[in-house]
Amino acid sequence: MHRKTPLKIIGSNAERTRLHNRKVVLGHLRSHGKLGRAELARLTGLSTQAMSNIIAELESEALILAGERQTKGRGLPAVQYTLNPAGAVALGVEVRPNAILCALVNFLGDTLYTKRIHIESSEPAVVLPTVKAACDEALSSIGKNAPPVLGAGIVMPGPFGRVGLTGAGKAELVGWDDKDPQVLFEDVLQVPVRVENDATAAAIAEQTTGSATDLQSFCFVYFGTGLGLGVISNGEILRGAFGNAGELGHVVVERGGRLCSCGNRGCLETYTSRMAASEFLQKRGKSAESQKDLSDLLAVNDPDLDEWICEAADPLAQAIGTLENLFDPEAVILGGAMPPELLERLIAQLNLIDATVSVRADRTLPRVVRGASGWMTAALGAAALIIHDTYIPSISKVA
Amino acid sequence: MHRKTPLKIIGSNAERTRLHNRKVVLGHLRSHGKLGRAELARLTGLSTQAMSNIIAELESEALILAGERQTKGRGLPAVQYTLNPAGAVALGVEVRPNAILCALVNFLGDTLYTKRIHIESSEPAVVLPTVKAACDEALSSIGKNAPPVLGAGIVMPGPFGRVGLTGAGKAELVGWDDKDPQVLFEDVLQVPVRVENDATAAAIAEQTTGSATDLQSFCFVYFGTGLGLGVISNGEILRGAFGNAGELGHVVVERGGRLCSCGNRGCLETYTSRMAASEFLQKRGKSAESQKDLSDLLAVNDPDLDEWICEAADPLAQAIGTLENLFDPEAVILGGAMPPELLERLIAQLNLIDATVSVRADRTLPRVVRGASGWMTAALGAAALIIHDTYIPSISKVA
DNA sequence: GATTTAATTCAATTGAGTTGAGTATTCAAG
DNA sequence: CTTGAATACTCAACTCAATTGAATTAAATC
Repeated sequence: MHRKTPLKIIGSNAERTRLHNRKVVLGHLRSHGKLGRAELARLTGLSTQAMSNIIAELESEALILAGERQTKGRGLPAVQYTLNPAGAVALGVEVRPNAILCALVNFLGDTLYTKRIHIESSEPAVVLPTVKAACDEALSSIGKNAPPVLGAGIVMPGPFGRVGLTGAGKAELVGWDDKDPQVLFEDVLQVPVRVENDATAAAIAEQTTGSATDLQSFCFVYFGTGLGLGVISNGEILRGAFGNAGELGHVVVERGGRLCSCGNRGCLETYTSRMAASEFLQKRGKSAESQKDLSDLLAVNDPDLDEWICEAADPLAQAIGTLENLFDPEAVILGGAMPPELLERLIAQLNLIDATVSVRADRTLPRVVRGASGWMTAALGAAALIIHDTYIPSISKVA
Repeated sequence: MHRKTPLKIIGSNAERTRLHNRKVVLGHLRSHGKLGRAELARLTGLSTQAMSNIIAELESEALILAGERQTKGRGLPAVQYTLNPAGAVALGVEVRPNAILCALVNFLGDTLYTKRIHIESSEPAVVLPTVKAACDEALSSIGKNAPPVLGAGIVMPGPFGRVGLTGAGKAELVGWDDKDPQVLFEDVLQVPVRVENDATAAAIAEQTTGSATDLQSFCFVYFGTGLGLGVISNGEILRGAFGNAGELGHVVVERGGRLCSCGNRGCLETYTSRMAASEFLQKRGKSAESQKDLSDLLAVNDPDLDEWICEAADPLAQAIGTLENLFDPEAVILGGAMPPELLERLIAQLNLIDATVSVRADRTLPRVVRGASGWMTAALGAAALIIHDTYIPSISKVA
């Protein structure tokens, strides 16, 4: 993740062109659902003959399925192709200080399997074999003749590298400082591995299977231990120079405000996060450590929780305004390890700033929507990342 | 600019591969200065034979120049190739409500010509012919056998489209609402045209010729009429869904703070911007409408200006913290239509937040640096955009 | 039923990169 | 000073994945 090495800009050749075009086709099939060869050719700017060849190859690998011919006006009806859900699978793993969450998804990003495993230590020597075993179990759960495994996405708590922002503390893992997790996991799992932070993974999940399916640009506000942000801008993941972009929790919303564990004052996280909620409720003598606790309080319309929501909404609304002005997204999505109903209430309570570039006359989407939530969000997102990679070429986009 | 149409993801073929590879080669030559064929082949992952062909083509078009053979240990010394400064030129135009600024740069982005033209009206009917005439004059200024014109970059005040944020008011142009400037300018100028906002253009200029030459990710804070932000992340321009990303001026830094023309309270722009400075000084009975005025006050160490700088530094520092946490850039650059010395003083005065992901043990660059400044910044940046486009493929990057 | 429209395939061609052999030039070792 | 290793580069043949143009199939329209 630490991108010390300047990114390599490489040339293309026939082989890379072929891989690129495969991804382009899969990407279009994903976003359109079903398409015929001729239409795909038009969309991609390739010849129908080239498309025929690409389709034939993808079909022979069972990544896509031929459907019915579909009549659309005159001419020979086009054979409709769709992605084959069972064409491939991807693993997703979230590594936390005290648990490993493992997920398996199909080629569409749909969940096939999930599991939570408690760990006593978060050192590599413990984590790596545990993850390996979990992945093996996940794969064996879908039977003998399993489809190809595209890879494994790993979510680890950021920020990556030694930065001034280690106060967040709790979430840190021990013994990973000088290691490159990508290499370690690839070694153990023997499949391509990608490491990302939780918020980014969740954002990708949202784009693959959630409410951002047809969004090219959005911000995903992720409620984890702290508060993260995943940004997709014009289809590209925003990572920053060192993979630490999106540290929304420590954006200052109130100068000289509440003291944060990072040493600073007024961080958004101290107002709007799971931690903030449980601290608030603790002062009222209520425990809200787990997501379940929050759900329960919510179910009984707990007045203290309601009060917290009201208090948390304002700083969040301000931060959302900042996101809108800085990223100009199509929408801001709220999700993560929070009960969905709580997110809904929080959204309902938002008093959004009406002077941002996102206040447009031609808006169709709401400015803030609720996304996927729950404990597995990040792990499923990690798997979605792998799926995403097979759809999204690192390529030529044109207006 | 308004990207209503979902971006098209297209396939590749031999022709596009060739164009891509040309750009890749030019890009490497730009960032390394001089390189031999073999080394270029290694950098790009192409065969030396392919590289020879590409180099031959670029040389025949006079975009690159063969230099001396350079000895590096054993073996045949490699012929070193460099970009030919005189190989091509690009136009840059900034359209303001009352003036048009026109610039011409060479293939390296160096300034060849600049001119400021006053206009009475900012309607298309006035602007377009004026721009055309200005460009013609710029081109004729460099003599008869001019190198090929790569295109024209146009900077127009944002935000684009009808958004809630029109309070900024002043800077708006009239009569452009329902028009597509890109098409209009292309029609008149008969060269490829790109339209961007001032901050983004300035950021690109910084990367092409300024202090960000070897940065892949940075934020450029642009002092224009208001306060803009250009973001380059891993070599890509961040535009947002509708081309309005980077509206830094209206990020709220103080809840319930000063009333802004946008109707909101506490916008950064009301504290830290040219407008804010001149309002502050006006209250002290001093005029600081122009950049010259500010320079003069600065020269005499005006205590009121110093006071403003102190007052402006805090909100800016907070905003920079936000940028660091959200974008994780290698550095934040301050530039634009402000006297360079004033920017220096402002930077010196910054009390940066020390809990952001940008506080790294291994930092080499300062967190905030001064970039290009002056009135022509945006126009030169617009031209740099065109140069940039010939170097940066919309392509395959790999770690 | 004849004609137009559109999807698709077949066969030949093309464009750009790759491969492998061979040449030139420099450094280093004997 | 000769010889051999290392490196840059070229030549010629080849390969891959695209394009082009003609032919085929099936539906909609006249």
